[in-house]
Amino acid sequence: MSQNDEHDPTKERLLDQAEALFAQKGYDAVSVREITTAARCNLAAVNYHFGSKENLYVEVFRARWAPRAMRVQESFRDSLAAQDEASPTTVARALAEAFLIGPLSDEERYRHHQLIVRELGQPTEAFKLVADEVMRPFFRQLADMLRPTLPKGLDKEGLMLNILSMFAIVLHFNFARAAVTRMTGREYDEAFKARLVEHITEFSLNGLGGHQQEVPR
Amino acid sequence: MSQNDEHDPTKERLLDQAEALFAQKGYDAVSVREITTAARCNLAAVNYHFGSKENLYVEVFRARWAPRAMRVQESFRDSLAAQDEASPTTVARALAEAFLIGPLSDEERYRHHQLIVRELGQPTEAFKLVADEVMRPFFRQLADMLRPTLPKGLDKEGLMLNILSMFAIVLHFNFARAAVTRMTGREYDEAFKARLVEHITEFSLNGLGGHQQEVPR
DNA sequence: ATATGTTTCAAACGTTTGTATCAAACGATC
DNA sequence: GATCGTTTGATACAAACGTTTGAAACATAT
Repeated sequence: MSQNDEHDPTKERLLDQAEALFAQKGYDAVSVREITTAARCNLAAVNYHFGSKENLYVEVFRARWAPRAMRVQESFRDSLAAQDEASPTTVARALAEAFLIGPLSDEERYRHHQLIVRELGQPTEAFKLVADEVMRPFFRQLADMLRPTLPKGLDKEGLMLNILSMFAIVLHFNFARAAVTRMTGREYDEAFKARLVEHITEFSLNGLGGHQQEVPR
Repeated sequence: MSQNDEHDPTKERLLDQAEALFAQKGYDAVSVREITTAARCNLAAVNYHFGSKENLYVEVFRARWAPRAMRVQESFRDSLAAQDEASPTTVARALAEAFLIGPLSDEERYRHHQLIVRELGQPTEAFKLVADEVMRPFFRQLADMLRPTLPKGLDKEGLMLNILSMFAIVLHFNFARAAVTRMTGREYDEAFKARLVEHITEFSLNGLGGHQQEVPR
């Protein structure tokens, strides 16, 4: 058996090309023929390896998206561990850096956020996996980090709303590149991404209570 | 001729049903047959009235989405005019209210944001209309309102980033309802929407420089 | 009533869709 | 080298797709 053989080139190529196409066009705009042509394999390969087009889509999230999300989270924790302590400022900056610069190539970042935003707006079978095994654990970590630094008045729900809002911004600046470029006139080069990290860090502070440290008087 | 007859029921029903379905499922997941069945008319009606499915999609934005966006903007200006002056706080609150409570029904709000977020991530022919005739003029208005209250250090680009970030949050809380409900455990009833308005108002202040007024010491 | 322009309708067009089939090729084990 | 399970390949299939067609139905004006 080649069950343990992790080097099934056809299966891997299918996952790669399927992810790229699903991210770029959305599930329904991509045909099985398009995927198999891009992966340089036979049309029947999708149904042989994954049973159906829909299974392939879910498997893209399990085998590609979720592991990559984990890499981003590790990058976040690493850059945060380099700081003295987890203040709202350092958390916000580490988050922005992980998701805007981080360990991903530009192409990977693009795929990653196209896929997740599509899922957020129109949850499918894959969303259970995303929510339960990626989002919720990470949000819990973030909440635990931030709780000790909370201003007195911020309850659990308020903290979650702040975390969601930070993600909203991070997702938006990765997802809506075309619109952002159109409105700002700036391409997503290194300079602009660095600018965005600064912006997101600053913008997030009030909600997270960080302004009390930033604006002493 | 009935060119001037604005009560073409078939054409209007097609626009209504097409918008609902495009918002719910996305362009490619909706078939012309599905639209015409929902609009209780013949299959050929789409091609007769709009020439093609793609034209119908663009026309949904021109005849439905853009006018609705104008209503939301008016609602924003009205609730802002009721204030003494346009401080970052009042602008942020008026924006959140217009887009989360505002003049739209829940169903309209859902359609509206599903459609625009799909366009933001994957711009089509309709995006030109959205960007040039809706977004840019409104952003310009916002910028003009906020400029007099700017903290000294904030340049034009920084202001645009702050406006984009506010919109990112507003869009997200309308677009990703399923995920937000899953993470917070709260349904989108009136109480929660009021809570979100408070949250968005607070969260946006730092970027807009409002914390200097909110936190005097 | 007749003629005219507009809208609706059922039916069919040629493609493309996701999936199924089955023989050929492959790779490991005996 | 024959035999096995596994993978690939060309081909076929019914269903669904967007669009076209031409006749019927309609409204309006002469």
